Amino acid sequence: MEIENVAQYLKNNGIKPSYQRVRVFEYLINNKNHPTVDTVFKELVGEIPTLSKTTVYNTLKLFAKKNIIIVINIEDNETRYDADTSVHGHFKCEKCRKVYDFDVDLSKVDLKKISNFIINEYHFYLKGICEKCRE
Amino acid sequence: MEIENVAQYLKNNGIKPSYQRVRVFEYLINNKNHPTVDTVFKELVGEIPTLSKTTVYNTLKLFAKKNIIIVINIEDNETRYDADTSVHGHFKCEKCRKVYDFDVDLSKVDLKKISNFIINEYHFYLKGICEKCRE
DNA sequence: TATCATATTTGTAATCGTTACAAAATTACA
DNA sequence: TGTAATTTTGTAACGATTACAAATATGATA
Ligand SMILES: [Mn+2]
Ligand SMILES: [Mn+2]
Ligand SMILES: [Zn+2]
Ligand SMILES: [Zn+2]
Repeated sequence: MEIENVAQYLKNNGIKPSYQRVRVFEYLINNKNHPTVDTVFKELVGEIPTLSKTTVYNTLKLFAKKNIIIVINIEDNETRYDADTSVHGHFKCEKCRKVYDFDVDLSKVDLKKISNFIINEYHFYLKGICEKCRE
Repeated sequence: MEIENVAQYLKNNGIKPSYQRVRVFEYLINNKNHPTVDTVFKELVGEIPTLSKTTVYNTLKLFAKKNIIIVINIEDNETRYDADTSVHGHFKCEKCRKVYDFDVDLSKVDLKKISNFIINEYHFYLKGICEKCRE
């Protein structure tokens, strides 16, 4: 998905595009590294010295509620965020800690057993060692 | 998987079968409800009044390290545990909070893009509304 | 522009799940 | 039985997140 005007995109999703919100969202679409709150804060506070970590928390929570970002829980002690809301898989390398994206076609997965359930979110992730860390 | 003798099963996996460890593991195989640390503790402390929550933390961490249980991270604020170590899917109901098991055949999923990665763990979970909560 | 109401941001304190640690209890073995 | 090693326990510390209220910014109105 291409987002040309971030402020307009936020407005279209019922979010008032404050300066901080625009900057946080821009960070997410320009850095597809599935950052944590702390990563977003540390990266932005250099350019926005008055930025508060609470604002980053509030902003990401708002984005998630409005469904313009995805919350990724792979480790129990690190919540990551992703502006790519399409259904896709994640691979977390246990060595370099990097989280990779990969396409996954879940249409082939048999969900007959829960066919009467309403599915709102799909999450598919793997853990292991990435190509680079195998040597 | 059927486990007849829990103490022996723990031994076979390199775990000394202390009373507390046996009771925690028995709880997990008798209650396939994907409990949190707190749930396990609250359920067992009634029968084992001297039980410490730290012991539950230590025990579950040990079990996970020895690969006889799976750690489930669906919400960022609740870590759950599962004695069923087979590859299977989880569905969390956003209304009643229950976590359901379902069979999932991941052999049909195309993982070509990460074919050079070493995969150690598969996690597939969905969120939504369960059959009962739909009314 | 000045005024006022509303929304957002900020900094600090509180909360809560988890971990660190050392003492107490238990177990294994000589 | 005595002794060392292991496990359990209780408390303190830690760290990520949330609650909260003051400060700031925004937007409408006169
Ligand atoms: Mn992603
Ligand atoms: Mn399960
Ligand atoms: Zn790696
Ligand atoms: Zn339900």
